Amino acid sequence: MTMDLFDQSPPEPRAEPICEGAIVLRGLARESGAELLAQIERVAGQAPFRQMQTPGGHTMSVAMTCCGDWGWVTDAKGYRYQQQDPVSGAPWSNMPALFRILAADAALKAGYAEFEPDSCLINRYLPGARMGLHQDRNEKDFDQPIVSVSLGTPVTFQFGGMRRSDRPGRVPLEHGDVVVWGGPARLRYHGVLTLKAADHPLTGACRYNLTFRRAR
DNA sequence: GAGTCCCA
DNA sequence: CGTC
Repeated sequence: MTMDLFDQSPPEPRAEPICEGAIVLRGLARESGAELLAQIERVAGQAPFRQMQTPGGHTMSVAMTCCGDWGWVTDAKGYRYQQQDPVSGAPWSNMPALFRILAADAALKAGYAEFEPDSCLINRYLPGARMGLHQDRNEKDFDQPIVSVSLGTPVTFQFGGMRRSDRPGRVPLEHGDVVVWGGPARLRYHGVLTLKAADHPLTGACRYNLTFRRAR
């Protein structure tokens, strides 16, 4: 076993279990970060980031857009997946090949073969934005995992239990980290703490999150 | 009908 | 800052 102090190859992504069924793949998306961000810009050209309304009548602090066959939306009528942008009426833009490949690779590394997402929700956080504890439960098949990619400034991810009242654990996430959860963890409550002011060379003060799901 | 990714 |  040789040790090369001048090795310039990227570090092998490390896998850190969060709990049974949930794992962080550290840095898996770091090398493709710039290209992922370019694709986010393209998607947002078709369907601009918007702060949607919750069924309770509040404006979300996170701005969202979608790509893929099914986009997640929320308004006074509730949460749902739909095939058209509710503002323009146009279909969501195609999911970039890089997105599908990254999501499938992350799922495979987490033990889920043949993950073929049909939905990518893109969340944009500016300083002060947050995401309260919630479950992802609008999807048809809970046997399919969730793949969540972090880009830009760091944040603290919360990963809780099956009830909202279960105190969540905390997982710091950085640019390029990918979280995958499924199986016994598929319906666990999760969220992120309020984004702090910070600067990232590729995104400035911004944090983006790509959430890949099999909606139907 | 339950849940509601929100706020104080 | 944290938890409720």
